[in-house]
Amino acid sequence: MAQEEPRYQLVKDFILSGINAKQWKEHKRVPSENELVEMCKVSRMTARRALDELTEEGVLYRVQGRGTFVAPKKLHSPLLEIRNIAEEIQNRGSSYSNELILLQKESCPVHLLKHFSLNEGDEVYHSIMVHKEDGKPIQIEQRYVNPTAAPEYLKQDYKSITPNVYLSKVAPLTEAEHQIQAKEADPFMKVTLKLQELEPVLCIDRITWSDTILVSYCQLYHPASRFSLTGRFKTKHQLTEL
Amino acid sequence: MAQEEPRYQLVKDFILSGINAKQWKEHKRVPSENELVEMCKVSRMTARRALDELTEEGVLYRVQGRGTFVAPKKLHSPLLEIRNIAEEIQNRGSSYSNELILLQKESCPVHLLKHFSLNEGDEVYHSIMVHKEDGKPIQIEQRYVNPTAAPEYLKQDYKSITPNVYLSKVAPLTEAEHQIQAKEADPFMKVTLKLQELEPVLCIDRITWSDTILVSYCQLYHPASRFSLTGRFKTKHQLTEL
DNA sequence: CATTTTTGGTTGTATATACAACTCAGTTTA
DNA sequence: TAAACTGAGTTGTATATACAACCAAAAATG
Repeated sequence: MAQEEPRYQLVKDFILSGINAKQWKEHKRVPSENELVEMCKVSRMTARRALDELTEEGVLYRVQGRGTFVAPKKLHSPLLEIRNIAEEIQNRGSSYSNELILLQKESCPVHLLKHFSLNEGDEVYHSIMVHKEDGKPIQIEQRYVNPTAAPEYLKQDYKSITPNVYLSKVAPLTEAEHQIQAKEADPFMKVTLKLQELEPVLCIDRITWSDTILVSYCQLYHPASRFSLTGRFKTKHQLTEL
Repeated sequence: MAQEEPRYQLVKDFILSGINAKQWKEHKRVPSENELVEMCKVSRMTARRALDELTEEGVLYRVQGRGTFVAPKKLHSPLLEIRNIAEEIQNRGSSYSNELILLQKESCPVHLLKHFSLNEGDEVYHSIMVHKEDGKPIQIEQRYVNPTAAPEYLKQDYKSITPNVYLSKVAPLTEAEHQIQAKEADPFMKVTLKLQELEPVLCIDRITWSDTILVSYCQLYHPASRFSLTGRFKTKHQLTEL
């Protein structure tokens, strides 16, 4: 028969299945090394190896003397973190507000049919809003949302919750794709973002998935004079394919 | 006295110092677990833990039955890899060329003095070049280089080697910082990149270090209509600070 | 001389045991 | 009642031992 998995892998699978079954939620203590010895009939070092690897992978965190706990999930991109814009603005001591310009169901634009795996005539949800800091517009967000992933999208009060936050709840992000471009501002952007003459916009196109379901396609427009993306990286040794 | 380091860490330090001293170059076999047992007076499991961790960190790679080898270095940034533009263009079947517009020593611009830790009147190397694909301009590269890090920068033949490749050799990158912005094109950019009327540019500001030495500050300008940055990310469990 | 077998060395997995350092709840003492 | 102590449980480090699986060079065989 097929080659057996190592026993430490079976312990990892046991822990992961418990987490996936919501048996242990974020920050909950998972069974100790000694408990795993009993439960999985392995040695402590084998149990420990499993917990060590899950820790290395970011699934768990360990505190000497206290236990091993489930780590919270976080989408990790140093440069393009998908953040809660309202929280971000509040965190820098400013006040956040937004202006909802459009929120409706409509036929899926042709250029997005393939993305959403839809046929012509099928519908998606479409929203346009402007995010403001201290009353000043800083970002236009245009978004198409897959009705399958978020059926109640149109019914939310976006004065009290941003689309990102809502979507994170109903269709938690597992994957994202970004494209960054510079673009000429069109008249709508010029007026809405109060751009200067000839000022371009920095555009971020973002597609997000929840498991295998494409959740949303959004475009974020920022005034070029007042917005930039920054990131910092360090060398990392890396194993090449042999 | 100060708390002792764990013995597996001493083994790691031993391996790392050998690599840094060029005793073991890329793909060279480092001492086996049993050799480390003798050399470091530790148990095989302690030696193994050290090698396992260095492998996890990308410093080494291991092949069952063969040995443990030094992994090649690679700067890792999913979205903003610092690549060899000439090679990249060649790899997509096009021909690469460049036009050197400026290459000289000059007083460090005031806004960069702090970056380079220089005083007013000190000098840096300054170069401006246009990178072309099949004869068509696709990128303007303006760069200021720290003479300490690359004393021979001005003496290279940039027809046969790009500044990036040269700098990688003499001052290997260990850290980079990026800033991405959209900008209005100035007349020089319009002409050099053959931009359309009102077409903006995507600007990437990049500062790079080699160990603690700031090596170069460069700005890359791309035509907005013909250039974008893309990236794709997946969810990763991650340990939060406690 | 080519092929097969053997040997020595490597990493991978697993168990047992021991002690150190840490945490926290319960008990004892002042 | 607060502080100190204790005990039980946790993770962290370390060693020893054993066998499995793999690799490559040397030796044996046809």
